[in-house]
Amino acid sequence: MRHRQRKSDCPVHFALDAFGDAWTLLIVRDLMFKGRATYTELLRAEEGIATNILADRLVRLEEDGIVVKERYSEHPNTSRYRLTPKGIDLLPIMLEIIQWSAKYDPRTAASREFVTRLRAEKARLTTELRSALVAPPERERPRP
Amino acid sequence: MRHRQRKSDCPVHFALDAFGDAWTLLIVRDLMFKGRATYTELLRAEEGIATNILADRLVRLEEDGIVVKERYSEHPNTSRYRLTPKGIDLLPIMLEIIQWSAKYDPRTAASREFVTRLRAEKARLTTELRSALVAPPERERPRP
DNA sequence: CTGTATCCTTAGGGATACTG
DNA sequence: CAGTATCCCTAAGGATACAG
Repeated sequence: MRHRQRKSDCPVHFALDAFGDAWTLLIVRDLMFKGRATYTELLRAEEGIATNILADRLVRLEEDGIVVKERYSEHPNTSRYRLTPKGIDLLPIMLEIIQWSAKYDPRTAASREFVTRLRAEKARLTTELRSALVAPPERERPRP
Repeated sequence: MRHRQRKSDCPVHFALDAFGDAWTLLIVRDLMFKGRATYTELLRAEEGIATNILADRLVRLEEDGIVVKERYSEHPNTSRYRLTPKGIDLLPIMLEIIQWSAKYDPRTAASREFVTRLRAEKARLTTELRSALVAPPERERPRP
């Protein structure tokens, strides 16, 4: 499943080529905010992604350099996916998206407190989340 | 062509429901940055949008309250589309997207100067563009 | 657990013709 | 000019079964 060829050099178009579909940003969201890292964890997205779609998007994300796939040395059958710096740089976009939705979606689940913090100290929060993402707390062995 | 039903209350999902496809943000881009307002002007997007897709997305954008359709009183056959406040609030998202692409796309057409200005004075630029959008310069009659 | 493989259905989208 | 209406094809995506 190869990338369609670029139709313009517009930066908006470039971005949409990377994540302008219904699922990619939801995967990024789960990696970024929900601490999900393995295939099975990502499968649990509340929106119900299909196995083939998840596999396909993970390949694309890796090809695009937004995600890297790492193997646990101790658990040869378990991989984990992690955002690269390029992926982490999607954070400001995500934050703006969340703010926009919080403003216009009456049903949004973004907590008032989170959005208020966002608005007030976006820069600091970005740095904070960024470092948390770069060096995530080492996790115990995956639960069976 | 009705909206698929919401699968979650996640703000990211809400946003993707509004513009998580290949074309919607390109239309917003043309309304926002390129001064395009009529159907025919929007058809000239460099990426080559089809007439049926453009018509469909404009309906959706209007349903979602992101765009309003106005008729020229003098030119009964010509409409113009304009961003609503909700649509204008997409500006910060667009700016972050442009910055991200400018950083990672070697072919991007975003000018260095524009991106540098963005980075340095995003807040001021946002206000400036915003007011330019709310009260756009009144234009001459559309060219034949 | 981490995916592949298949099957099948629908939605997205290109091309083109046509209408008020 | 501003769209509709078709036609037709491909990609996207759901469901489920299977494999290393």
